[in-house]
Amino acid sequence: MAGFVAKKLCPQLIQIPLNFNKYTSKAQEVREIIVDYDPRFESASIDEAYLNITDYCEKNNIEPAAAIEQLRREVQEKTKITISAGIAANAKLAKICSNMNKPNGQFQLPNDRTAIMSFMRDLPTRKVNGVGRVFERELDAVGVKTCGDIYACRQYLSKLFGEKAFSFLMGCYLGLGRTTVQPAEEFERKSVGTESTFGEMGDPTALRKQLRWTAEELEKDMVRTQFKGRTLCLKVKLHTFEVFTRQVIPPKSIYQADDLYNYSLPMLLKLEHEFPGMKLRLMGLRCTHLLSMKKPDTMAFFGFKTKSPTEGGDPSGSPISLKRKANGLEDENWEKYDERLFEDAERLEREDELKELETLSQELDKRRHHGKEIVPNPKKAETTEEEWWDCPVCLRPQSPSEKEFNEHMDLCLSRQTIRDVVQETAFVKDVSKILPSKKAKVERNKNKSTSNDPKQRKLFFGGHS
DNA sequence: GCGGATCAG
DNA sequence: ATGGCTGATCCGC
Repeated sequence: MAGFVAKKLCPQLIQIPLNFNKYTSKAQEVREIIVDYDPRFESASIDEAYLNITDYCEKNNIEPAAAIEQLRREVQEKTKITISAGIAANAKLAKICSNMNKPNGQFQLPNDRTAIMSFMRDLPTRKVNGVGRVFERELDAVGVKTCGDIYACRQYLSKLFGEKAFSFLMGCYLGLGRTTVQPAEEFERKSVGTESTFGEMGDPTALRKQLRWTAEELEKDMVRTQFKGRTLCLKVKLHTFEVFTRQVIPPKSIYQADDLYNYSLPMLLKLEHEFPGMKLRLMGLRCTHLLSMKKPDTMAFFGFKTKSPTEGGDPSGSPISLKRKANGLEDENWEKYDERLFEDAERLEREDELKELETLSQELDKRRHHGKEIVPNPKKAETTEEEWWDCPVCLRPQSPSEKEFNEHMDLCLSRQTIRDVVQETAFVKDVSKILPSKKAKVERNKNKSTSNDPKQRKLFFGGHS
């Protein structure tokens, strides 16, 4: 939760400054323990890890739950911090299970098809890694609240959300997920970037200086990570909170601040031309299509092949990267669902399908455009005045239900809501300058909205026209 | 490949 | 008067 929101909700809240050195060293202590349970454990972040304890349990003749109880006790005794764990047949399920008995608890989902299916049936989609605020809402709009609901409308999911999402959702319904675990070092980095937020900045000279500074920051990270980039990407956030990115392919791969600056400056100038009088609140630079500067020896140590004889240590030839797609929406081989399970879906009447799809698409569309409509709290007429809670963001009274209140704040902080507010206020002053290019965008998207593709409609800017 | 958007931590 | 920063992926074009 954003600090300013928390403070408004709890004025007595005590906020403690971050101390990443502390967290990092504590994480290291924990890792030194869990490595005994799986030498190839996967750090998912500073405070999360995936372990394959199959071997450990076999070697020590111990049940998974007992092993994890022991692990957690060991961590608590040695590091004085408590951890929670999930035990399940694959990474997706284990992650969900780890949230079941927080804090300082564990939960095991039996490795049993029926148990897994019934577990997923009542599981809200949002609990699954990969389903965020937006996707949850979109699924809700077509009547999918739990993973069990997915099967009933399987026939539309692909058309509404695309093939990848369909495959992902089927995995959710069936409780499938990856069963591979590997050290984070073996993952192939795909970009290096830096960005920072600042007070509104419109002066071209100041913007150049900011760009120069950003370039220098990025150079540090490029040196630290030992990469050059073949593509350079500039990101800006306007004072309206709209985000834009522009990229170029320099004639050579680059990493030095001078090059980063010189090749990104034209993009900045072009943006200034595109949005006359633009004011930024964020600027960022990122390099993609990386080229490793590491010694081939180092790369070989991690099992990376060298792809091109001229460019030693190109990580794109990694055998690991070929095996693991690493997008969280992918499962492989036998972990995939069986196509035959869905044969009967294909027998349905075509026209009925299309009609139904159109209805769902419209429903989805409505909600995509009108984030605003849900802002005023709809229900709970029986609650009295003083029982209402004030939203710290919009200051409007809300239903005193934790769930509804949180949902409201979620929405209140959504991009659409911010856009609408900015549209009505901050924009008025210099609207004449920025509006033309914006208008053009709306026009373009208007044409698109006649298309049947729901993903295109999503691009439509703002629900106010 | 580009640019917008979503998601996770 | 606003959710910061880093990195990854997906989608439509």
